[in-house]
Amino acid sequence: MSPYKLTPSGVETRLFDLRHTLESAQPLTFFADYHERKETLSYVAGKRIIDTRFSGTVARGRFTIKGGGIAAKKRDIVRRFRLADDMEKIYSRIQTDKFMADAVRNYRGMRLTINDPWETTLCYIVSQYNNVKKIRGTVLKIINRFGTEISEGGRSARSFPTSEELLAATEKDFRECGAGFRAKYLKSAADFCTNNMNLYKLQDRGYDEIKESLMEIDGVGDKVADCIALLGYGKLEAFPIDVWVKRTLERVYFKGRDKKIKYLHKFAEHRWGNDMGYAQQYLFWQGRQMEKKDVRL
DNA sequence: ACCCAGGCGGGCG
DNA sequence: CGCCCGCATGGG
Repeated sequence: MSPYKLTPSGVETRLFDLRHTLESAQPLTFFADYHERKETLSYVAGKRIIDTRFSGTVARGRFTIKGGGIAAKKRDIVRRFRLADDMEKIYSRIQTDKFMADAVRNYRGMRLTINDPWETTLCYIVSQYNNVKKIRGTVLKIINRFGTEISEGGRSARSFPTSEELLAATEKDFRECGAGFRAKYLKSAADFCTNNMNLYKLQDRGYDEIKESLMEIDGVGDKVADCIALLGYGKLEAFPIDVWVKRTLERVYFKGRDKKIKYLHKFAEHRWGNDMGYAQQYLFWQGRQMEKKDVRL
C-alpha cells in the first residue's frame, strides 16, 4: 500500500497528523494558517497560496485543493509533508527503547517538513540562542514588512521575502523585527545568498557538501546548518542538537551526565542510522513537551 | 529580580 | 584544536 495517493482533487494521506506536524516548531509552522475545527489549511509556497481542506484521521486523511494549479499544489503537499515516507518502517527503526516508543505513540503521524532553503536558512539564523515563540514573532514581522502581497482565488497573503527582496532591508530593520544581535547575520546572509551562493543549486548535493556550503554563511554554524540540511533539503542524516535534544539525550541515555555534542552525534548515528532526522524530531518534541509539563523522565 | 531560549563567532591557551 | 565568553530580547 503506497503511503499516499493522488486523487483528481487532492492527496490522500496515510499515517499523517497535520496538527502534530504544525505544532512541532518547523519553519512552515511559523506561517501556516490552520484551523482544525474548520478543517482548513492555507500557506504560501513561493508566490502561490496553497488553499486546502484537510479532513480524515491519522490512519487515513485527505487534502482537497481549492483554486487552480492543482497538479503543482499536489506536488508541493507531497514533498512538503514528506508523504512518500514509509512511516511504519521508520517507526520500527527509531523505536529503540521506551522513551522513543512513547514519543512515537504520543506524536504518531507527526512529519518532518521540507521547506524552501532560503526560508529555512533565515528561520534558523533567527533561532540561535532564542526561543520558539520569539522566533516565530520575528519571522512573521520580517514577512509582513518585506514580503510581497499576493492574492489568489479571493484569498490574499504575504509571500516570504526572497534573499534578493531582503537586500532592501537594513540591519536596523531586522532589529526592529526583533532579531537582536542576529540582525547583522540576516543582513549578510541576504547579501551572500543573493550574490555569492545559490541555495537552490545545492538541492541534489549530498548531506556533507550541503552542510559545508551552508556553513560559509556568517551566522550559520554546525547546528543551524544541520537544521537547514534536514528541513530545507530533506537530508535525514542530519541530527541537529540543540539544548533540548542535548539535555534529553543526556537524561535518557546517560543518567544526566554531561556529554559533548560530537559524542552525542556519534551516539545518534550509531543508534538510529539513516533515520536520525526523524529520531531527532520525535526526541526533540517529546523531551521539550515533557519538560514543559514538568514530567520526570 | 533572575533565568532561559532549536548557538555563533572570536579570542585565548 | 578545545574551551569560554558575550550577545539582544521577551517571556516565565
